[in-house]
Amino acid sequence: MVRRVTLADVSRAAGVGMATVSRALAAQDHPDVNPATRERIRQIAKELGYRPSATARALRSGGYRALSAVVPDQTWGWWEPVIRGAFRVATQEGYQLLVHPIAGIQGGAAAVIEGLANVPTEGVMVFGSADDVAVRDAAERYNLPTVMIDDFAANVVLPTISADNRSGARTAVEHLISQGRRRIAILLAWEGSDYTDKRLAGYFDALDAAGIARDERLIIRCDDAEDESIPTWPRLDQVLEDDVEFDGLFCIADLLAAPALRSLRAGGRSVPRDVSVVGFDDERAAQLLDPPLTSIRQPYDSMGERAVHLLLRSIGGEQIPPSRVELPTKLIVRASSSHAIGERLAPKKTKASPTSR
Amino acid sequence: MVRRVTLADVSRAAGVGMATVSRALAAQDHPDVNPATRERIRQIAKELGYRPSATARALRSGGYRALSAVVPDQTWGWWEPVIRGAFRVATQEGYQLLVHPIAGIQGGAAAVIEGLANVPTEGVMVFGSADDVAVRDAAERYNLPTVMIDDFAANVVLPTISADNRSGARTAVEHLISQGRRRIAILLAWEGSDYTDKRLAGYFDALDAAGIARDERLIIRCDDAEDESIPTWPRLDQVLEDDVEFDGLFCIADLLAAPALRSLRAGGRSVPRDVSVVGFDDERAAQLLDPPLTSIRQPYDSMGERAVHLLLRSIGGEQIPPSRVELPTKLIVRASSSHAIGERLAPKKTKASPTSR
DNA sequence: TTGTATGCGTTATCAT
DNA sequence: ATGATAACGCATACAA
Repeated sequence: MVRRVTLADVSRAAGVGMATVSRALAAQDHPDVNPATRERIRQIAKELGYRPSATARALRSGGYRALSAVVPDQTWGWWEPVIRGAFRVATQEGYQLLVHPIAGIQGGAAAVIEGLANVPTEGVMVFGSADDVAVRDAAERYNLPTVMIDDFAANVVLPTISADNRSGARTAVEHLISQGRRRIAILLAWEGSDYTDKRLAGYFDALDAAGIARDERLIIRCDDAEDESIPTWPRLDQVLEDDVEFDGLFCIADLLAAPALRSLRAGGRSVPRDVSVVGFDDERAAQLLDPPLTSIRQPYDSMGERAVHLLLRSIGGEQIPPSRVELPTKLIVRASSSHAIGERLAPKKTKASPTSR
Repeated sequence: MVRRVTLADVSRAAGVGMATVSRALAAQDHPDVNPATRERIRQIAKELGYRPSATARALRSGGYRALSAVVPDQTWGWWEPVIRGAFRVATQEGYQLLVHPIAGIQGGAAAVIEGLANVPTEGVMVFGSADDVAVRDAAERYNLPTVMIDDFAANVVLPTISADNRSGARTAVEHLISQGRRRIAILLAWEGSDYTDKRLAGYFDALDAAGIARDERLIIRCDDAEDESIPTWPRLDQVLEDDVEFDGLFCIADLLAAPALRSLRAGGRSVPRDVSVVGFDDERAAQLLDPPLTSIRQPYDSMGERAVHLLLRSIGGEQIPPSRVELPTKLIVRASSSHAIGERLAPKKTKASPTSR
């Protein structure tokens, strides 16, 4: 309620017309105003603590171009590079990009969208939501063009952008095979979500194509994948203890790989010598692990770009059918899967004596 | 440019007055409208693809309450929990919180603030910026209340929130001392930034208080701290090779700890048996490391909360002097520094080595 | 170069 | 229960 000082106030104080004030205060120097007056007016405006009303300005100049992104608060990090890509394109198209964290809002993404009714935004991209339908309903209430990014829902009711999880997983496993691995385990979590299904399917694709028999014992489930502080995966520990033989491990998410690496080390397996490990997502932590984790990088940038483009088309009046756009992933090879890199990284590992070389 | 359908359009199509339409479309069911008409109007509005103009709505109903956060794109992650805290308070106070990534914008934070002139926002918090002065100037141009969060600048020109880096560092080192460590090294980077200075000072504080002599050889500098893919820290490797004796390591950022742990392992040192390691920041990756990293958690939540409160006071017209508010940190003990935890984590390490070697 | 007046799309106040 | 109309704060077309 402190938005008191208006153009009119300044105009009165300066003893000039509103138009002059408006011109004097314009962002890029307006030609039709006496430099002296401009300075004087700016001075007065400043003294008065005048702040332009972005609202009025936007209203007057035909809406103010902004897009919204609703981001989750569970797994932080992965959506950040997507925002970056989206941001770039949006800026380029003359749009602002507003980011709205869900951050424990009752009702999740849908509720945030309801709140968007009072935010001047023309379209919204929703990250990693499961309640697709609720989101769509909320968006429809306000005729708000909406795009989903990486939602878990098995069947889409809105245009959805995601990585090509199936072929990405296939690439990961094929990489393991190319390293001479034949007994390849998979570490699973979040079953029922679309991406888990797809990544599991990709795993099978690769095995089948290589003529490697599937083995139920090598499908390992993480019990409490939400607990990021878990030291090791009990099921994996069990497999190691039972001496079920395997020489490759595909973790369907980088997040699962950290405890897995600890399990392997605790179980006396050296990575990558005894077991090659590949993750999925290539999140920031991947290269911080020891050894640095080979992973499948999601096309974060393009996901953001595509989302914005789709949104803009939708804003432009085009009807975008609900379908899943799957963008290609990329294999990032690091030491956890590659002997060559692995050796180079830890040359002194077996020596265990400080004074080598 | 598709904002064609307005209240007037709907009113015309429905053959009723604008006021009725407005009432029918109101968020919480307006009492003064016939339920039948309401339904009819809503139907028509939907068919027409009517979307209320948040701008006009905000203009009419006296500004729309929003705060902005300008976040960096370099180090992703750390600001996220701060946003969460800020978001909670903002929501509670009836404010929207808009997040604006810098994401490669020419001119950095200051430029983003310039762009904010067209965004209906009442105050802005800027994360981790170095160009304090530019930010202040930009903010002043628009009389935009501004708060900095964790800026690097050595002297503040705006109210600034940060963690108490000095006492946090002291706590970290005291923890090492409490573990029986006496020869404690520090791993440094970004010298000249305020937080590095403070953390180094805290390190000295702890040593001095414990009567441990400072040793130049134990002050280790990371050369290219920006390169997150670096396998190990060359300077640290050198120290290890030279057999400079130390049994504790304080990394002034978690980020530095990952390569450090690899250096130690490559150098044949066991963590925490031979060397106890503590980081700073407690970012997500900390507990993914092997061993999980003891760290100093910044009070992210409260930082966000304080920022919002400060901003609201400033918006309320109060004059907030430029000063640094330092919030207390918290020691999070994990396996990298504690024998007890370390043992518990890797019980089989020495026992079961079926295939390796 | 400056001033006056109009309208952007809503909601609120008054009539009806 | 509904309709007409006046603001909200600004930018501009037009007049001076």
